[in-house]
Amino acid sequence: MAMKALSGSKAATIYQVAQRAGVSIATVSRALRGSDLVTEQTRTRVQEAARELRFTPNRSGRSLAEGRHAANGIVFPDLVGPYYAEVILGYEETAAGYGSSVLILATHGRADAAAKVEELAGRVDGLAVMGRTVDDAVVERIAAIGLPLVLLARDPVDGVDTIRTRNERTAEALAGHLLTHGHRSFVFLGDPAGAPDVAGRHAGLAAALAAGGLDAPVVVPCGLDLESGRKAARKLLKQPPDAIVGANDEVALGVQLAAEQAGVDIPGDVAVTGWDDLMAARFAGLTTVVQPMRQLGATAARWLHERIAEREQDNQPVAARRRILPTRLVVRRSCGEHTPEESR
Amino acid sequence: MAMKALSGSKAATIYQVAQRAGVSIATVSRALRGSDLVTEQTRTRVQEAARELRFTPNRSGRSLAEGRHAANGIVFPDLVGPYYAEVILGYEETAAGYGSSVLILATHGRADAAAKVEELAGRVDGLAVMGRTVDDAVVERIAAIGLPLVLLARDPVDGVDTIRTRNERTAEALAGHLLTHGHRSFVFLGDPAGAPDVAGRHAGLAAALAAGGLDAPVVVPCGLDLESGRKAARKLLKQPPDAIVGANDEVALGVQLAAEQAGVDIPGDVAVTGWDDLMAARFAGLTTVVQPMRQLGATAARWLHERIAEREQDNQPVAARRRILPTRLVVRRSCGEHTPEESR
DNA sequence: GTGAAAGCGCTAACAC
DNA sequence: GTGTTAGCGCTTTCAC
Repeated sequence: MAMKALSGSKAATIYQVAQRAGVSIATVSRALRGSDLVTEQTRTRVQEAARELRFTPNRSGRSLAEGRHAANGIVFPDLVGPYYAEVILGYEETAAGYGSSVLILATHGRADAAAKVEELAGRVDGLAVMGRTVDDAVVERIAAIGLPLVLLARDPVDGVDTIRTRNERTAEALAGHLLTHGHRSFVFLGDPAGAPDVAGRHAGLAAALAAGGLDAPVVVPCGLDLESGRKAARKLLKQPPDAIVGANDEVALGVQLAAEQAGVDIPGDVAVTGWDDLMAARFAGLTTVVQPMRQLGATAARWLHERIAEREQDNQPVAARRRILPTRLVVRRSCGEHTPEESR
Repeated sequence: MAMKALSGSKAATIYQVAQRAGVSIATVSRALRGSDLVTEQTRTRVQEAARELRFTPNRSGRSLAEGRHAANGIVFPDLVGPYYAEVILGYEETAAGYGSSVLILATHGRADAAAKVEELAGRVDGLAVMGRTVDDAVVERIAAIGLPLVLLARDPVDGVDTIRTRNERTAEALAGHLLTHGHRSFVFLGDPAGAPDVAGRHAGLAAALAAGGLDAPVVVPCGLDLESGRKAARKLLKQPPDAIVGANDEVALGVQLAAEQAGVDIPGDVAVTGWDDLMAARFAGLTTVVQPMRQLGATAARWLHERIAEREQDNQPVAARRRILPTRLVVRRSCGEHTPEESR
């Protein structure tokens, strides 16, 4: 009963288990995967041998034989910020529920992003691609090899499923609210050309101002992080507009930091709004927009699962789906004074 | 030159590329992997064929042949909250730099966590395990099969690398600071038995109070999220102690929410502190502790890389490493009034 | 320089 | 019920 001498050794294979249990590898496979083609007695013996040898099936062997990876991937521009964490959470939770592992890839705006994504495509059964990580050509190339794909917070590509959150219309609602405060001059802080979401938010703001007969918002391009927002705001606050509409919460919070430092009062001297409803926004009193980020990730995982099943069963693929998830304005004190019954 | 008819088809294999290029699969492999055993002319022809067929090597085949996955895993209790996002970021970035993909697994406190983790172990070359996700038995089992492993923010296990952040000593410093404010009665909001980090923070606080000749802090067990903190605080604030030391920022922020709702002034009526320095803490004026979370993840990835290399080269393994990363107290207004030159 | 062929660990026909 | 065996797609000797 030489039951030790295992530590440090390489992982056991199915052959070793078979030998130890005195059966064939086929029987081991069957016994361990719950096939009803084995006696309970055999199964017990196999399980015991597997346990003794600390056997875990090598996933590569399995994947190769099964023709699937049992893994999904998700690609981000980067992982900084709480926004993506929520999306990942929803994605992972749902994918795990379907028995799929999750591979993450942050492109960090790197030049080799396309190569990384295509490599990732070779190790998953389905892929979620967020925002501006890779261009349409890459998406099309991956779609062309038949890998199930879903785009998140990104402009649609023909024949590929897309899930977005509502930007334009909620931005209009946000603008409408700012107008009721009497704000008339607007700066949009963010780069509409940099991300589809940002473009939508800017478009909604511009549309609402136009409808109100006002000048178009001044666009000040800006990165999507706190520090970029703060830097951009430093100049801006020397001659502040009535309202600064940040492309996301981090940018808006950056503005708040700059304002505090410069002694500019919010909302007295300038109104500020964001987008995302990060936890920090709540504590900063920032008027912003909530998005169902978790649901975004979860829906992506579910759609991928369906596409993968569809493929495996050689079903006729359903047409590319589009979904726009609802968003909701959250009014706090950064956009202007509210009467008591109005606030919260 | 039938160059299309590819869309929708399954991914191309090395055999198809070989056929198209009129060479053997061995040559394709060599050409594509940059071996210098092929003519430039052959290489060009192969590359062309590969491009036309949109060939990406199947990762399972490759992994099986190479005996490695080119992937690392990371296991979390869950993904809620910005804390983990930062650790993942550091981990992913570093692992990607070493050419490894990253698989994430959130255990969500599920009962089948152990099984999930062991399954994950079968598809990676190395694994980072955070906090209280699985118990020592599982860790030991995985370590026993020789899979490189590193524990993060978790009590050490014999023979396994561990990286933690400093808890005790910084907690003492925090307590010391609270004492200078004149606070004398303390509640620790969190469950020391629930997570190693929490235990350390509690221990540091208790030690400092004991050294100051004060009563031990009252421990009120509490989940680590905002809502748990808020709920626990609702009762607590009816008869507030001088100071509430939250096990992490989310808990402390929950206390702030409850205080605001109950009309309790912070820091006037009660001081509150957290741990982690989330973005929200900054805007909430919460006194807390910064930890190098990104570095935690990055170090884990680097150590794993080293262990994997060590294994591949059959080097003698170096002894299990322990590292404690520094943390730093960040004093804001929630812990008590400060003189101007003292604050910020 | 290139090809043939032997695996890598596993699953799933197919025999018995 | 169980064993035998043929792949899954790739890398890597070993011949030539």
